[in-house]
This record gives sequence, structure tokens and C-alpha cells, in this order.
Amino acid sequence: MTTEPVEVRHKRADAVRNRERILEAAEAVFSTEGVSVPIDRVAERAGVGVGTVYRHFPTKEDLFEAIVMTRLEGLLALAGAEASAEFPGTALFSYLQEFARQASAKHDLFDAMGAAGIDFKTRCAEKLDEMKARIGLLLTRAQVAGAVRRDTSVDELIGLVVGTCQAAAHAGLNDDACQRMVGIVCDGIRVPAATAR
Amino acid sequence: MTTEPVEVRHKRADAVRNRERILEAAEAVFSTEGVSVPIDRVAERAGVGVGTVYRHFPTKEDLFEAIVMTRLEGLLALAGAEASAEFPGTALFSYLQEFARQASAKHDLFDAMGAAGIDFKTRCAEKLDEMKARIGLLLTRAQVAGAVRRDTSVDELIGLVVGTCQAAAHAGLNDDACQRMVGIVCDGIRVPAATAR
DNA sequence: AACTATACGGAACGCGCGTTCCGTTTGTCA
DNA sequence: TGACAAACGGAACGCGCGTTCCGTATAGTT
Repeated sequence: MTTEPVEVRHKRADAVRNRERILEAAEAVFSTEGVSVPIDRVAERAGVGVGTVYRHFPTKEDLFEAIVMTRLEGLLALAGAEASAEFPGTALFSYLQEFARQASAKHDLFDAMGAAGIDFKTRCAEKLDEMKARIGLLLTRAQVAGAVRRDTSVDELIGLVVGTCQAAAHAGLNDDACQRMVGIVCDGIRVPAATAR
Repeated sequence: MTTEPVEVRHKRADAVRNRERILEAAEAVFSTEGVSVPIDRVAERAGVGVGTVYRHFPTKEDLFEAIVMTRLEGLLALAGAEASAEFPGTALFSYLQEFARQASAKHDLFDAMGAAGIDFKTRCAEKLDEMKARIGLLLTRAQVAGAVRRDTSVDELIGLVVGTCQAAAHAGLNDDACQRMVGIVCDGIRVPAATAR
């Protein structure tokens, strides 16, 4: 074992500051405009030249990844928490609602979920798969509890929710409408005379 | 009344033939790849140069419009037919299913329904509004008949269905899955203990 | 067959955007 | 304060795609 070669290179103060600014700018811009926004916009908002953005993040994809990853982490943690909730049915439903809430606030999120034509999916693939697995767990638990129909797959469920949020965002519907729409999806997968929760 | 000044200009035979070929090619290419496909692809498939495409359709938007309009007509006619069906509930549901079926076969259709970043919406706006009105009628009838919840708006319903189809297409789900997903949406808007049809 | 309006093909242009390059500025350390 | 590596800014490049331009081919007419 050797001593770690960390911190062997001092980062210049302005470099550190700029990196932070770029991340903040990207977060803000991607949220409202989605991933398709030109890098120049991020640079402008950060008060920095494009060159600087590219020194910190060699590729647009890298920058996008940095932003989306943290969002996925949050959603992942929440899914983990819901997995041990008392009522599997309500756990799934409230998770989907929260998912929708976040996705409509952060446009980049559903760009990440597969809609953006960008092939960065490879990069986040791992997180995305993990995500799918956790939602699958919530779904299965809800099915076992008899709260949700058994003829529904995770892929379909995710498609339903993500597609709904995107359509809502694109049609300019407000967040309430989006929530109601996801509510409809939830009702659709419910077992008809469900007494179980 | 004057006699119509039609046919005063002879179209050359090859021009007529090419126009037809371009329309066929566009129909095929837009169906499978959506509107974002380069014009060159349409030209290539039609066995024609790009210049020729542009002489017949001054703008990509014009070509797109030509294709989508006829599709919308079909859907519009169907909506009209369903409006006088015996059971308003099943009329709405089967219409939505048919809509989904067509949309997943023809990618351009939901590009038209608002998702494509393209601002050609102005051109088809009239047809689109008419469409919305007719679906609204189906919805209202179903609600009056007690088959569908009253707290659902046309915009939300359309968003749900269109979003679902897009997500399904993007996720590579097959048509059956898409139908099932739309079925879930239909179940979601149904009134719980609906005996009415 | 000759002639001409019409139509054709595809090279070329403009623009937006991701990415790179390089001359200039600046933080850090002695 | 002087020197130098590190970082910066933004002009420039490459590429894809919509659109235009113009020299060439051809259908229709005489």
C-alpha cells in the first residue's frame, strides 16, 4: 500500500470557483430548457467562455452526466426508502407522484430517461438500470400486496409516467395537471376493488 | 360566374410522376423515422435530387404538412363516426386505442401532435384544434353517460395518450405493450364501479 | 428534327452547435 | 516583484441539414 497521491496538484482558486459556477449554471439552464440547450448558454450564464467549460468538462455529455447523476441519486435513495414503507401500494403511487414532480421541475431529467435523441444513455446506463430495478421492486411489492394489477411491467409503467410528464411539459400544462395525469395512470394500474393498500 | 381557369398549365408528365414518388417516399420515411429525418433521405428514397423535392414542396414543412394532413383527416373522420356510436364510453376508449395504433405505426403523427421541436404547429393548428374539439365531444359524451370521470380535461387526456405512445416508441416497446399502456390510461379515467358503457 | 419552356440533379451556401486551438491573463510561489 | 505553469476567452473549425442556384436534360410542340 502506498500513500495516496491525492492533492499532489494544487487547483488554482479561480479554477475551482469557475467549476462551481459552471455546475450551477448548467443545473439552472438544463432544468428549464432541457439538455438540448447550447453550451454557449451555460457558459454565458456562468460568466465564462466556452473554452473554460470544455476544460472542466471535456464533452457536453460529461457536463450533463454530472448534473443528472446527482438527480438520479436522489430518486434512487427515495425509491430505497419507499421500499420498506408500510403500505406497498401507496408507496409505489407516492413514489411515482414524486418522480413526476421532480421530472416536471427539471426538464433534463426526462431527457435523461430516454427521450433526448442523445446517446449518452451508455454513460448513465448503470444508474438507469438500478433505477429500473428499484421501481420494479416497488411494483412487485405492490402487486404482491394486491394493490396493483399483475399484468403490468416496469418498462410500461416507466414509459407511462415519463411519457405523461413530457407530454404535459410540452403542452404547457401546469404541475397540478401533471400530477392529476400521473394520478390517472396510478388509478389505471390499481386493482379494481382494491381494499389493500 | 366564370369558367374555372383550371388546367390552363400543362404539368409535364415526369413532374407529376415525381411529385407522386416524393409523396410516397416521404410517407414511408416519415412513418418510420419521424419528421426529423433529413430531406436528402426522402429524395434518395424517391430516386430524385433534393432540388426536385424543393421545387414540388418549397419547404420541408410543406412536405410534412402534406403527409400529416391526410392522416389527421382520417383520424378526424373516425372521431366523427364514433361520436354517434351507441355506447359513449366504449366509443371513447376504442377511439383512443385506434389513435394509439396509428400513432405508433406512423412516427410523424405524434411529432405532429406537438412533440417535435418544429414550429409547424401553426400550419396544422386548424386541424389540430378540430381534432381536439372532436375528442372533447367524445369525452364529454362518455362523461355524461357516466362511463368516465368528470375531472379529466381533453388536454390531459390527449397528453396522456400521446405521451404514452411516444414513450413506448422510444423505449422500443412493441405495439402490444403500447396498446396495454393506453388501456391502463383508459382504466384510469373510468369511473370506478362503472356499469354504464 | 429542331426548338423551347419546364423540370431535373446535385454542388454550394448559410446557419447552428459541439469542439478545438492559441494568444493572453492571472494565481501562486519564491 | 518577477517568473511560469495553469487557466482563460472567444475566434475558428467541422459537420449536419435546410435551402438555393444554375448548368444540363427532356417532354411537348411545330
